[in-house]
Formats: sequence, C-alpha cells, structure tokens
Amino acid sequence: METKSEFYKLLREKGLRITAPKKIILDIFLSNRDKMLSVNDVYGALPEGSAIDHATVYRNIQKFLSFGLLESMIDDRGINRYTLCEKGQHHYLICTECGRIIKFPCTDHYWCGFAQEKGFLETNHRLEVYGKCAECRKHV
Amino acid sequence: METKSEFYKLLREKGLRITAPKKIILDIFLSNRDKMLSVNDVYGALPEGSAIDHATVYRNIQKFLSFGLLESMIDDRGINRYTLCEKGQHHYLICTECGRIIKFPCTDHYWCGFAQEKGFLETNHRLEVYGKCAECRKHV
DNA sequence: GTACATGCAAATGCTTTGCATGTTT
DNA sequence: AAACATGCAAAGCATTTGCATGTAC
Repeated sequence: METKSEFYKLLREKGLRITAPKKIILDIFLSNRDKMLSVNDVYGALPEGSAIDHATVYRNIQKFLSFGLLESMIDDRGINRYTLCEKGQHHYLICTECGRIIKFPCTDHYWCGFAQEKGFLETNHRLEVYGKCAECRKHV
Repeated sequence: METKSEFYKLLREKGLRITAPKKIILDIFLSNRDKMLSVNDVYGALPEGSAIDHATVYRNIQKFLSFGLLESMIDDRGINRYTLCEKGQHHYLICTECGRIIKFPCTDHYWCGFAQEKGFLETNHRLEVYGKCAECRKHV
C-alpha cells in the first residue's frame, strides 16, 4: 500500500464504500508509517473539525486488518496498536521513549531446532525488541 | 521457587502476611507450571468452597510479579497471563490448541546487528512462538 | 493492637454491539 | 432504492481503586 488510489481500488474490490472517515483514517496511518498507533493515537491525530466516532475507527481498523492493509500488535499495557503492513517486515524495534518503530525482517529462527526437538509445529511467532532509538539517545 | 516453604520465607522477608488466598493462588501456579494462567484461569482453578475476590487475585499477582516470583505476558486477546519464573527461560512455545507452554532460553539474538546499525539500544525483548504441541498433534 | 489483607462495590478504560439515521453507489 | 456506514448510546470485559471490615503478626 503506497498510494491512496491503490487504497481506493482495494476498497472497491472488496465492495466497501469510500467514505470520509476511511480516507481520514488512512491518511493518519500513511503519515505515521514509523509508529504503532492505538485507536486513541488515531483519535488524537484527527484533523481539526473532523469528529469520527470511536466505533467507526474500531470498525474500519477491523476491516483494514481483515484484508491485510494493517498489521497489529498488543502493547505492554494490553492496548491494540496498528501500522501499515510492509512486506516481509514483521518484527519491530520499539522505542520506549518516543514510540517510534523500526521494522525488520524475519530471518534466523534460532528456536527452530528446539521446537523440533519438542515435537512442536510452529505456525506463527511474535518478536518485539524494546529500547531507545538513535534520536532519543542523542537528546538525553 | 520450588517449594512452598521457600515461598513463605520470601513473603516474610518482604514483610507480607501469609494468608489463605496467597497460599491458594500459589498452589494453583505450582500445579500449572506449564501454562500461562489468566486471572480467570486462576479463578476457575480455585478449590471448591474457596471464594477469593477478583481484586484479591489481582493484588496478589501484582505483588508476586513485583518480587520476581511470577512473570507475565499479554496474550493475543490482550489478556494478562502469568506463570512461575524459571531462571533464564524467558521465551515460550505456546500451543494454540491446549494453551500448554514450553519455556526456552534466550540465546542468539539475530537482530542485534540490525539494531546496532540503526543506533538502537536494546533494553528488553519479547519472543513468543505459536503452534501446536506434540500432544495436540497426535490427537487430530 | 497495629499494620497489612481482604471482600465488596463502584469506577475506569478499551473495545464491541444494537439500532436508527445517513450516504455511497 | 438498496446496501453499506456512521453516530450515538449502552453494554461487555479485564482491571483498578476506595473503603470498611477482618486477620496475621
């Protein structure tokens, strides 16, 4: 997902309507590719004068998730956070100061041998690395 | 934490009282070392006739966490889950059928090079591997 | 007896749902 | 006009908190 017209096309394919709330929500995610946004963050980023209901934000995010536009994680307080998918970049360095994320790819799975030994069949995994990003390390 | 008397000693050291709810909650965690229990799970595992308040379960779990008796994670639905700590075993293979967990150690951190390159200073990380355990693979 | 714990009930915060009304198509 | 979306309000859950009572020490 790089452009808005791709997005509109995707919506049409799915039989969904292109509405003001959907456009606004997408804009917010487009201009925050390096953040994991909570529903509240989306809320805080709404342009002046646009009042979208919480329920609408939740419902649209669910739709976007369901066709792979967004990916989600749950933060350390149990709050859902979302960001636009980037192919093959499914893990995150997460800055605990500013919330910025740096996506990185899945490569070596050092636990594979261990899992196999235990007869465990992996379907999925989650890896998050917390710390301080380069920017925040400067400003201290 | 292997025995109850260790636990009682720990409580005394911390100036906490040894009460029936604390004993019961510990028992439940001791007999579920291979599970990540939610508060509701603890609730469901209460022996007949013992009625402990939700607030008490939460408060005691917080205390146990704070002195490193339990460790926690947040599951894919945003619910907190807890298990007794095992030294150096901080990651999990999690069976999505039965909820059983297999703890495994932190060793190779393949992302270190990447993080360094980005100027990111790691303080912490979280790794969870989902799939099907040996038991559940048999029964299908 | 005192300090810490508990039970109860109410509050909080995130998320979901029902329903009538609006808006795309 | 029909089907889908939205706003509003209320409900659902997990979790937390205040406060009076209870209990280990």
